[in-house]
Amino acid sequence: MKIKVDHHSDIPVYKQIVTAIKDMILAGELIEGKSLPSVRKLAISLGVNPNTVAKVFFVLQSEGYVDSKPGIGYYVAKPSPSSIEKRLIDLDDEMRRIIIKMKRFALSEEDINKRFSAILEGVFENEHDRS
Amino acid sequence: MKIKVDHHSDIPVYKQIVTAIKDMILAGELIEGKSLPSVRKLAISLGVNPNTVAKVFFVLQSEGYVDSKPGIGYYVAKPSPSSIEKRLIDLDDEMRRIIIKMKRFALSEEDINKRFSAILEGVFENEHDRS
Amino acid sequence: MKIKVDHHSDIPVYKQIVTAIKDMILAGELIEGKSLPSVRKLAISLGVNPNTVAKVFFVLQSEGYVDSKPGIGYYVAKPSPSSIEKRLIDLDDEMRRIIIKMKRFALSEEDINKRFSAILEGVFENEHDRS
Amino acid sequence: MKIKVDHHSDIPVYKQIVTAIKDMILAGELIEGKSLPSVRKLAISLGVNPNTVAKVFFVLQSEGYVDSKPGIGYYVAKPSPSSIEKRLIDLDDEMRRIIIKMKRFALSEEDINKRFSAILEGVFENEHDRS
DNA sequence: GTGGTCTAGACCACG
DNA sequence: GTGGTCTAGACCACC
Repeated sequence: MKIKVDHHSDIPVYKQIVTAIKDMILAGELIEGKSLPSVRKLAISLGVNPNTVAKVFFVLQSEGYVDSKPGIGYYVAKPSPSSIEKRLIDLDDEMRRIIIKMKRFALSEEDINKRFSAILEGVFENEHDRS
Repeated sequence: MKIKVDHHSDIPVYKQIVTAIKDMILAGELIEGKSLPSVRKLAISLGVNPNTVAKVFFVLQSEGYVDSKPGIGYYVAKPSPSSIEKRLIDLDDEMRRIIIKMKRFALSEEDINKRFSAILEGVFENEHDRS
Repeated sequence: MKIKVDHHSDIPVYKQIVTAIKDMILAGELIEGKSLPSVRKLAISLGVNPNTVAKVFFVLQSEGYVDSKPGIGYYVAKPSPSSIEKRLIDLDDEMRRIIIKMKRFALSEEDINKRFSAILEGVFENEHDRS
Repeated sequence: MKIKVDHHSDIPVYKQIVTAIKDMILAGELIEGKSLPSVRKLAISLGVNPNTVAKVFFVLQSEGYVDSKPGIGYYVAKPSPSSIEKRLIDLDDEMRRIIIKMKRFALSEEDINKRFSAILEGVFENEHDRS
C-alpha cells in the first residue's frame, strides 16, 4: 500500500490517507472483502503516528468504506455504486476550476485545449502513474 | 474586491485570501502601483479579523507581490515575469493529477477528452465565471 | 537558548529573535536536524507572547532556515551554503558605514586603524563575548 | 541637504533624519548659526510628510542641536564639545558588535583584520563617500 | 504535549 | 486615517 503523505500540506495527514484509500477502493484497486494492513504496520509504512491511522480507519468505517472485525482487523466493504459517479463529478468540478483560472490568465479556449491534450497524452504514454 | 472565504475549508483563511490576491495580480486584474484596500476595510468587507488581513499582506509583501508605505497603505508591486509562467505550470500539474485520477477509474483517453471538452465549452459559453 | 530581547528598541522584538536565531544557525551553533525549543517554552524563556515566537518561526520557515513538523516541533534546516557568505558581506557593509562616519569626524586612516586594532584585541583577549 | 531616507527600515523615518542631521552638525558640515531649510522645503526635498520634519526639528531642539527663531526658522546651535566624543564611542561599540559577530562565524583575528583593512582602503581611495 | 490559526483589543509611529 | 507590532486567550488538528 503505497501512499504519498505530504506533512507540509494544509490538508491534514489523516484526510490525505482517507481519500487515498477511498480512491483505491472506488477504483477497484482494493477489492471487497480483502483485509487491510494492520494499524501499526500501515502507520510504520507511511511514517505516521498509529493514532493517525486509527483515525483514518474510523472515518472510513463511519462512511461505509470499510468494516471492522473486532480482534481481526479491517476489510474493505462493497462501495456504493453511486459513489464512483459522485467522485467523477467532483473531479469534473476540480477540472472546471482549473480551466477558469487558466482563462483568467488570458489563455484562449484553444490554448487551454492544447495544454490539456499535451498533458493527457503524457499521462497515457507513461504507464507508471500514481497520484 | 470580491473574495470568497470559506471558513470551514481545510486551507486556512489567510492562505485563501493570499492566493486570491496573488491570482488577481498575476491575471492583471490588479495593476502595478495601484493601491489596495486598507487592512481594516478589507477585514470588514471579508468578515475576518484585521490581524488575518495583516498576515495576508505580510506574506504577500515578503513574497514580493505588494509593497507597503506605512501610514499610507499597500500597493501592488511589479509581478516577476516568470511568476505567471510558474503559476501556469502549477495549474498544469493540478490538471495532470486529475487526469490520472480519472484514468484510475477506468476512463479511457477518449472518455476523459469528452468530459474535458464539455467542461471547457461550458466555461467559455457562459461569461459569468469567477472561481 | 539565550537571546537578549530589548523591548524598547526600534527594531521589533520578533525581528531581534529572528536574526539571533539565524545567526546561531549560520554560525553553526545550531546544527541541522536538531530540534528547536517549543513555541510555548521559548516564549516563556524569552518573556514574550507565544504568538510572537510563532511569528518568528513562521518567518524563519518561509526563509528556509527551519522546518516544522506539526505536533512535533521545529528543527533547523540545512542552511544554504551561500547564506553565510551573504551575511559576511552584510557585516562588511556595516563596517564600511561605520568607517565612513568616523572619517566624517575628521579621523585619519591611521586614527581609525588604531581604534579598530584596540577593539579587535579587546574582543579576542576576553573569551566571554556574546553579542 | 542630501539625506537618504529608507521607508522600509525598521527605524522610524524621523529618527533617520534626526541622526543624519546630528551627524552633519557634529562633523562640522553644518556650522553654528547657519539656518536650516524650512520645514516645508525639507519635507519636499526628502519626500516625507511635513509633520515628520516638524518632529525632527522638535527633537533636535529639545536635545540642544538647533535653536528656533519663531517666525524665522531654525539655525544650528553650538554642539557640546563632549557630544563628538560620545558619538565616537558609540561608533566604537558598533564596531565591536560587528567584530564579535564575525568572530562567531569562525573568522580568525587575522581574517577580520584583512577584511577591515580592505574596506578601510576602499573608503579612503574613493573620495565620494556619504553614509 | 506540539504547531497553526484566528479573534479581540491595545498601543505606537507615521501621514 | 494608515500600517505594524504585541498581548491575551481561544480552538483545532496532530502526536
